[in-house]
Amino acid sequence: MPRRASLTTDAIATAALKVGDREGAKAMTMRRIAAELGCDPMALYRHFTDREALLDAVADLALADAPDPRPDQPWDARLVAVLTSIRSAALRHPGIAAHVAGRPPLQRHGRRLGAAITGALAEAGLPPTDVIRATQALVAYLAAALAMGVQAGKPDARWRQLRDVISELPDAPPGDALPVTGSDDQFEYGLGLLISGIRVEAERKRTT
Amino acid sequence: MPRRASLTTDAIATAALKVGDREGAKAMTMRRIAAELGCDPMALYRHFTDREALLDAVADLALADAPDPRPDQPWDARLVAVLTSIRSAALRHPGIAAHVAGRPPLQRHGRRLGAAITGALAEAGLPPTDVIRATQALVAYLAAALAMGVQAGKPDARWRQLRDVISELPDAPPGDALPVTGSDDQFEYGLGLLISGIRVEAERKRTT
DNA sequence: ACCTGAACACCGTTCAAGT
DNA sequence: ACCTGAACACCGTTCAAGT
Repeated sequence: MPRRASLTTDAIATAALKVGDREGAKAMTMRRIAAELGCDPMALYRHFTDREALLDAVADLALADAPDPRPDQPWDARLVAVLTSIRSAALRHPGIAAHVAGRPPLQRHGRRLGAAITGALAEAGLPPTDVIRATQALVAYLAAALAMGVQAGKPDARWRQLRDVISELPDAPPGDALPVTGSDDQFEYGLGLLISGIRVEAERKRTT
Repeated sequence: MPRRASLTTDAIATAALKVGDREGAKAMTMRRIAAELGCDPMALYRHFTDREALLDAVADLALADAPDPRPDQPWDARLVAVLTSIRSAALRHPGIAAHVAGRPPLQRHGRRLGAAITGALAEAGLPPTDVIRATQALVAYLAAALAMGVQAGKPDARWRQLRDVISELPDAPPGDALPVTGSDDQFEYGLGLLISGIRVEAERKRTT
């Protein structure tokens, strides 16, 4: 019962996502994905030039259900909305969230969401060059914040240790008030700093 | 001529760094590092519990020559100085720069530099909890900015493609004005946004 | 008690052999 | 012309066997 006809690019990416959800990003090997599909590992190379290309497709698939922000909001609310929606979509696949956010948004949904970001920044009043700079800063922050928060499906123990290290520094707050690395709260704070900085920058450009 | 005596933790990390510089982060395998040292792969497990622990040590070794910022500067200049010095130290090892920045700063030099960051933020006037939030945001941004800029020793071609994608968006500037992903310029812009946001936040806390 | 290296259970990808 | 799977050149780590 070879079902060669059903071996589409999408079917492969879906199977890989399923493996990743179940066993973490490192388990998304060519052999394991092929086993999930019941096909020969080599068959995958007919649809993807190599493993990296396949993993790019998986990342984009996970972004598919990140909605665009509602357009009837001010630019800063739209920015928060789109970055939060990307983060939420990634966190719906905790085993591979860091993987999803760490790849350049070159495919279909990555581009769609990237366009939402640049659109909001343009409306904020940044000149085109700064729109791109700010986009990359936002994407960079999002990627690392996700990587810090989850790893192989569970909060990264090593980043959690960082909390303990910090709590021993001179200026540390009482231990129970320490923010958790990678938490929603933590993510929003950093995003707030960036948006605040963008606001200042846009204002500066507008007045010169 | 077995030189067991010379097989110290430092000697192993140094050898691994050499392999990484020469052949990229993925080449830092237990077997390759052992070959560099002329010892059995299993001997490494006497000094590190597993490969991850060894890679943590390599990252920290690379941070060893990132100097602390001069203390006679205002907090924002100190922040720029310390983050730039970390980035420069990482870029001195282009083959593994992303690896270096992507690990939690739990070891000796990571802690030292982390303390410089929290110190500057405390002086800025942030309350202790926000000091930690802002530290994590800065570290996250730095890590991703480095990962976007270099990969396996050379500028990451995939992130570079992102530039082309952006240049086709509605609000894009003329192609030759596009900032390069991962460039110094690009890094400084995002860092500027964060510091600007921190300044606003500190001001807000001071007046309430 | 310590150290070694053979062996296990995997990888991504090439390529010759089949249809 | 297309597809398959054996084979290559690797991995990290375990563990039995040696000293």
